[in-house]
Amino acid sequence: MLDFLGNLKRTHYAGALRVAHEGQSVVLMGWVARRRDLGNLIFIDLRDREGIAQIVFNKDQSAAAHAKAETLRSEYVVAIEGRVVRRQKANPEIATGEVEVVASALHILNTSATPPFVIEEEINATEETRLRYRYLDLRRAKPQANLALRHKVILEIRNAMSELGFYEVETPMLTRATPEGARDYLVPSRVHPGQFYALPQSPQIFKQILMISGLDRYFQIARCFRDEDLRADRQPDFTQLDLEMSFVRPEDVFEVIEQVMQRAMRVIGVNVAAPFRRMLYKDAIRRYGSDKPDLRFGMELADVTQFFDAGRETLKFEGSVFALTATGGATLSRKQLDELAEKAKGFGARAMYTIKVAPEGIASALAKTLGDEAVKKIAEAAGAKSGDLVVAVAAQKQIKGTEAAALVAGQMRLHLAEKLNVIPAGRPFATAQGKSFASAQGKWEFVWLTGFPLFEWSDTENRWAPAQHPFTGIVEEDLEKLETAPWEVRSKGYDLVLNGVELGSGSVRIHRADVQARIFRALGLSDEQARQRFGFFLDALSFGTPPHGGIALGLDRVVMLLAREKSLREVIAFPKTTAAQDLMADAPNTVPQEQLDDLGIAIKGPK
RNA sequence: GGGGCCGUAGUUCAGUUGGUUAGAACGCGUGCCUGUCACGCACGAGGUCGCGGGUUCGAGUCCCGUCGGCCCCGCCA
Repeated sequence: MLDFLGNLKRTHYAGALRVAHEGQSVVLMGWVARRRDLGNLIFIDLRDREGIAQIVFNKDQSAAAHAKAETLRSEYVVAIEGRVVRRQKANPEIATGEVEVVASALHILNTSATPPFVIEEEINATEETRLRYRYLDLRRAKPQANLALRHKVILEIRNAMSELGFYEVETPMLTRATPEGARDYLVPSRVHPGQFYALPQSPQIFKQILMISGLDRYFQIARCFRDEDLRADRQPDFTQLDLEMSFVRPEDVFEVIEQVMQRAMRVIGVNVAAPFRRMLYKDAIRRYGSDKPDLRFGMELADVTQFFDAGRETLKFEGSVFALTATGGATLSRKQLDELAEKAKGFGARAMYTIKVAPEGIASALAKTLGDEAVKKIAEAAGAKSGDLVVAVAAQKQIKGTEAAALVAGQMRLHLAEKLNVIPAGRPFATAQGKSFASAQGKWEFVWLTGFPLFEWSDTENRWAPAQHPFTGIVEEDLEKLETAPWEVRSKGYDLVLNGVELGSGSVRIHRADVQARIFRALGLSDEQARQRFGFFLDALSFGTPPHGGIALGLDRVVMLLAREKSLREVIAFPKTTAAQDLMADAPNTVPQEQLDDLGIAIKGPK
């Protein structure tokens, strides 16, 4: 029934056929995407990685092939021998639409079960079904284009790093648990019962040790593992561009990343200017209410706390108030405003006030308590023009040392911007099939954030915790404040943000063992505790560690943004669900008792 | 850990105030069809209404629990 491949050799990709191939004899191999059976004439849409080509079986011209074609079903795997001819009527919808292949022979290489969903671009299966049959979902052009884009971007980055003098070095996947940061994935040791390796949250310590080793410039396309709850932009295993360099200032790291990102962006035909914008953390909070500001649009925040002084008795609150202008928002209905207020409460606001700025004047319920003059000044401070709506949110004084009202206003800014559709959409990128999946012109706003505090207060642990990791360098002048005013200590850390998405963070590190010891003390770690957890690293630091620094970029996120996707899952071949499961492989799963016995592990019970 | 939305045919969904025989489209099967391209036409098969319990004369529909998917907060760079 089925045919063997034998000596048949593919000559072309189906999706690559063009008018230039007219008259050529070709051998194509791929999947049956669609069959249109008109009786004595049968059309097949043959799909391979590069696209789709129409195959014709004509009973008059090739009776044997035609008879065989009658048995074809969706997703059968076939080889076609035939000749490329120009179509009587072209199909402008597909890249190969000007030609078709008149089949002289058909080889059925494999059959297929009826697929659970039709494999076509306008997919209407739920994500759950798509993930369960991921191999079928990946046959579609869009996922293939995303994986191709991912390959090209990472290849470009790898080449760029090499050309910039970086060596790619692999670090262990089986390593030891780190006490700070996210929860570790643990791997039991059979040789050492009761002991565990941990999968790396990042190669942080190893890359610093490589600097101590004199590698000077290291990079790695590194898999990292964090056992925390998932989001659309967070997977438990993910990929970073991890790099570290010796004898550098933050600016030197910026320069490398700017070059690398410029090249990555060129993969989708976008040129971005360097150097990227710089912004202080406190300015990002004050102006955008976020530590990852989306600079593709304005709507900056204004601190209008002072104008509320007169109304504190009546309004009954002590915190600060931040306002922003929703351009053209004056037309929002009563109901929409109520929904906005509800949203603000959800973000943690004590209260939300609005001011409508219309040609006939300024209208706000606030006028009663604060007076017309104050309301006018708030509107001015927020930069509102006629037709706009000013939204002001009040919140408790501070969260972790930053203005809570600013953070709430920052969330409202993003929410409103999306609602009012003021965020420029993305540029197109071409797929293998020559289709583009996004249309509108877009903006690409990179920004470096600097000036982070070294510590932030941890409510859960009731102590100062490192805002980044505990090896983050410290601004020299602030050394003396370590013991006296830790909240004022500034770090040498930095974040790279693109369009409101945090791509990664890094720092110039601590390279002196004595400073590192003081940091651990400030974090409430005794010398013994520090020795126990980081002993080998502290030892290494004492052997002539060069000043060094680096960064790690989330490559999944980079590709997600370039592909104009809203979820990391769309740019990862085999992603996990929000419950951290692989629906296709059905992982995690139980293991046979013997395997547990080997490891000396007893299961306490299904919690 | 918390909040929201969802779960009915292979798939995507509809399903009235709780009412007897659970529908549609696509897909699938059979037949016809020589220029289709989401081919068309005719006929047909296909259901543990996620699972468990409860209320009721009667549950897809109401209640409780549970499992699974997505989004958000917490958590996490």
